[in-house]
Amino acid sequence: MAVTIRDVAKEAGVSISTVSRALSSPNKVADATREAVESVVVRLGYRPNKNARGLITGRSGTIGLIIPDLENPYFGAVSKGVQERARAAGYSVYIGDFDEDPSIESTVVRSLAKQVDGIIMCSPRSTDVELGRLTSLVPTVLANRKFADVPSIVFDNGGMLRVLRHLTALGHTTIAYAGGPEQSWSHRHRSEAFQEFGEAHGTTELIELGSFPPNFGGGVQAADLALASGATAVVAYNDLIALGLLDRLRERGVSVPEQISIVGFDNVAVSTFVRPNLTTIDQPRKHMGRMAADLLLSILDADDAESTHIPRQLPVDLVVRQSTGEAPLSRRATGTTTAS
Amino acid sequence: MAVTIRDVAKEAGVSISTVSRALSSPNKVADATREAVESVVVRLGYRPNKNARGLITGRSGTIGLIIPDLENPYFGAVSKGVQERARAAGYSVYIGDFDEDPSIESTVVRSLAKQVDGIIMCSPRSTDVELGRLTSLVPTVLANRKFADVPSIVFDNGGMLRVLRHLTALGHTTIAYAGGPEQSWSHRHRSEAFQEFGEAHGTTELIELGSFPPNFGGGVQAADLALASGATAVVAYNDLIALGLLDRLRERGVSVPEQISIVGFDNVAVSTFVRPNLTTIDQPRKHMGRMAADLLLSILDADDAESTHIPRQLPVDLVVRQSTGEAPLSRRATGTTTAS
DNA sequence: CCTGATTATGCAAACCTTTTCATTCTGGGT
DNA sequence: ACCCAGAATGAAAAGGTTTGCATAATCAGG
Repeated sequence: MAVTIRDVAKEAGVSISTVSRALSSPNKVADATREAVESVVVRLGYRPNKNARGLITGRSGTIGLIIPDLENPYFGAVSKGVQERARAAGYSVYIGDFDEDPSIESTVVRSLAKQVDGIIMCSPRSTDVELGRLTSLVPTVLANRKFADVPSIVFDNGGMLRVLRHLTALGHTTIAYAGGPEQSWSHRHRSEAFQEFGEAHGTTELIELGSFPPNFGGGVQAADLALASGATAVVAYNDLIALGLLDRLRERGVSVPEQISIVGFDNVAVSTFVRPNLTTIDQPRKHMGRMAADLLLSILDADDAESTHIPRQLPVDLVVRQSTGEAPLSRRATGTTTAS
Repeated sequence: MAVTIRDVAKEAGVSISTVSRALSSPNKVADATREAVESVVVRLGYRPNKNARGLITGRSGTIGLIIPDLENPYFGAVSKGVQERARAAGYSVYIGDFDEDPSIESTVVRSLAKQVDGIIMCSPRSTDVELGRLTSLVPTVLANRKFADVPSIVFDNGGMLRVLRHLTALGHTTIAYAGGPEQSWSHRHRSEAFQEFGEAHGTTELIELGSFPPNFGGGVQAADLALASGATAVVAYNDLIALGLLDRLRERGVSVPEQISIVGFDNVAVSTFVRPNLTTIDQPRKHMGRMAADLLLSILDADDAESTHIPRQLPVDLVVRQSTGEAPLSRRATGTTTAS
C-alpha cells in the first residue's frame, strides 16, 4: 500500500493537520516541525494523493489542451510549448486531439471540462456560438483565434503586410493569394489584410484564387489557377500549399523564382528541405504554446482578473529564402515562347 | 455547484448506491431502475467526479504517454493513435514530452507514475538499467524498444531486409548505410540486419558510414562520405537523413537515382514533397500508437497476464518511389566524365 | 401456502486530504 | 504576577464515490 499522510504524521509524532500544513502552507507551521516533517516525507517517499487533494480543493493540478491534429508539426510545436510551461509550474496536461472535426472538438472539451482546472483551445474549429458554450464551461484560453472577451494568444497580423511589401519591393505588381479553409480564422484574417493592402496601394493588382485544403494537394490545385491568373507572385495560406505550388510549377516547366515567386506561412521544417528553399513567415509556435500556458495559469492562480499584463500578440518574422526574387520584366513570361 | 450522485439519487427516488451500480455495473440492477436512473443522469447532466472515484478505486482512468519530442511528426502520429484508442475506452491521456533528454524522461515518468494507471513509453532513451527502474513503478508498455519482459510493440524487423533485396534486384552490389544515433534501439537493430544480409550474400559489399544526427543536417554530412565510399545506393536511418543526402548530392551534381539510389525509413509526409520522391519503408506509426494503447488497457483491465493474444510486432511496407533505380553500369560513374 | 434461494436495493464505512474551529502554549505589556 | 494577543497545533468535518454487508422483495419448488 502507498504511504499516506497518516504514516508521515505518526512517524513524525505530529497530527495529520500539521503535516498537511507543513507541505501546503509552510509559513503556518513552526520551522522546527516543518523541517522534521519534511525529512520524514523524503525518508518515507510520501507523495500526496492527487485524488484526495482534488476532491476537497476542487482543483486537479491539470490543464487540458485541445488541438486539431497531433500529427501536424505545427500543433506539435504548440503542444510542446504548453507542456513545457505547465510542467514547470507543477501542472500536468491532458491532450485532446479532435482530428479537425468540430463535433469531436465539442465532445472532447465537454468531457475534459470536469476534470481540469482550465483548457487551452488551439485553433478551434467550432462555430462562434458553439465556442461560446464551450468557453463558459471552464476557464479557457484561445490560441490562434479571437472570440468575444475570452483570453487569447494570436500571432501578429502584420505577416501578410510584410509579405506584400517584400514582393512589391521586388517589383511585383500582380500578386495572387491561395487561401486556406473558409472556416479558418487565420485564413479570414490574412485574406482581409490582403484586401486592405490592395485598397491602400492602388497600383498593385491583387487576386484571390480561392480556398484550398491546407496541404500539399491544395497547392497543386492552386498552381494552375495561379498560372492562368497571370500573377508573378503567389502568397500561400501555409507552407504546405506553397510546397504543392512549387512542385506543380516545376512540373509545368515554370521556374521559381525567375518566373514566379512563392511565399508561404509557418516556416515548417520542411521549407528548408526543398529547392528552391521557401520564403515564408516564421510563426514562433512553441512560444505561442508557452504563452498560452502562462496566460491560463496566471488566470487560474489569480482570483482577480488582473492577468492582462501578459502580451496577447506574438510578432512574426519574414524569412527570405530562394523562392522569391525580382519580378520578371515581361509580365506573362510563363508561356512556351521565350521572347515577347 | 456541480450535480452529484446524491442529486441523481434523490431525483430518481433511489439510493446513491443504486445510482452508482446503475452506472458502473449495470447488470447488478433491475432494468427498470437502471433506465430510470439513466434518464435522470442525462436530464441533470451528471458526470461522476473522477477524483472521488479515483480516491476509492485507486484507479484514475488515465494513462501517461512519454515521448521524446512532440514536434516530431513521427511521435505526433504515435500520440494520435494512443489518444484515439484511449479516448474510445474512456481513458484520458497525460502527455509527457522529454525533449530527447534521458534525465528529463526519468523525472517525467516518476512524477506521472503516481497519478496514472499505466504508462506508454515511446522510443525511450534511458539506459537499460534506468529503464528497469522506471518500468517497475507502474504498468508500462514500451513502443519501439524491447526490454526484458516488459510488454512492447515494435515494428517488424524485416524492413532493412526488404530494402536490401529491392536494391540488389536493381543490380546494386555496393550499398552503404547512413546510421542514426548510437543509443537508438532502432538504429542498432537496423545495423544488425544490414550486417546479417552481408554475411548471407557474400557477393554484395556493405559499408557502414557511421552514426549521424537523425535530421536533415545529418544527411548532408553523410552524403560526402557516401560518395567517397563508391556505393551506388545509400540506405538512410530515416527519411530526414535521406532528404539531406538528396539535397547534398544534387548540390554536388550527382543525379538520383541515375547515379546513386537513396532509401529512407518512416515514410514521413514530406518524402512525397521532394523530387525525386523518396523510396522508403512505411511504418504504420499511428497504428503502433493504437496497439500500444490497446495492449496497455488490456493489461490494466485483465487481472491475469493473459494479454499475450495481442500481436506485438507490426508489419512494415516498402514504398518504391523515384529515388531508387537500376544500378549504373559503371560502378564509379559519379565523376565528371560521362564515358568510362 | 410455506420455505429457501436468489435478486434488488439501501445503509454505512472507507478512501486521503484540506480546512475550519477550538485548544494549548508562548511571550510581551502592565 | 497577571492578562491577553498571537502563534502553533490538534480534532473533526467535509468532499463524492464505491462496495461489503444487511435487509427486503421476488420467485420456484414442495
